[in-house]
Amino acid sequence: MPELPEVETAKRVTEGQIAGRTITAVRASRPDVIAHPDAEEFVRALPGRSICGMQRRGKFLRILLSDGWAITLHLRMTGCLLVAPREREELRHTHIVLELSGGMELRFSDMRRLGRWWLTAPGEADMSGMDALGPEPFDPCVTAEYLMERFGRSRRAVKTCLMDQSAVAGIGNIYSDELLFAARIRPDRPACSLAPDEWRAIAGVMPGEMQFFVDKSAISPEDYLAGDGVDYRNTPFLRVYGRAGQPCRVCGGALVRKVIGGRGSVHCPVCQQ
DNA sequence: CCAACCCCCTGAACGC
DNA sequence: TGCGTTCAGGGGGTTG
Repeated sequence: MPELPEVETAKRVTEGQIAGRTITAVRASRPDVIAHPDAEEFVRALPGRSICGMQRRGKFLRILLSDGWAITLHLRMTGCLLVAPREREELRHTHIVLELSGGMELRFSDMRRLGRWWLTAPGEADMSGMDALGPEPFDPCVTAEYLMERFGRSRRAVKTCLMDQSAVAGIGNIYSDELLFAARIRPDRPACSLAPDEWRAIAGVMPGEMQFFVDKSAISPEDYLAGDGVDYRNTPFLRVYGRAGQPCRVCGGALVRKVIGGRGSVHCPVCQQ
């Protein structure tokens, strides 16, 4: 379940290995993974184009190509990018492969096939939704005032608000729990019940927490490949997510699991008010 | 405007 | 052993 930190790591690892290379051929064995255009045209349009660089916005990735073309993709739950030598065996559930100059391949595997790719021609409007995202968590415009303006009158759970990609981009089920633990606020609190200093706590911890997890998930391209593109994830560093029933790292009390907005959520009933 | 549901999809965990 | 059920959840969608 990659969120901003994991997607950023995938971007950094991948970009260094594909920038400057040319796409020589494309294999797409699962046409439904390609959201736009149809798979036939996708496969036909790419060979011969070179890769200029990569961008991340929220949980989306964009591969910038020569002549103004671009690939936008979303890993969703189980999607994974891997740059591998041609002779290395493919992971199971590999659906798209870009063969690159220099003997490497950019491979996309996705067990649950929820991930999607979009190809846009020069001047063509974005269809992925990436351009409609709210600011990054590191953006100085994400202040307590911004969050209050956006959610201060909402009865939705504050956790649900933090996962709203149109408000702040890149926070999902894991890091919304982590942020609210750091801010000492219960994730099921209605957003309209938060006091200004509580919004300040959330806005205050957001950039530092997200940067902490970006730094913790950093990995070398060699280790990333050796771990099949999944082993770098932040599991050992998480303070609440996935730790229901285990002791809170601050107070030692048992962490509690609760479904909030349909998402499994974990918090400390003592530390978080 | 929003909560609650559906859908996509596979595999791990679990009950019988 | 093996089969069926439930759960995991990002994001888009529909319904009430």
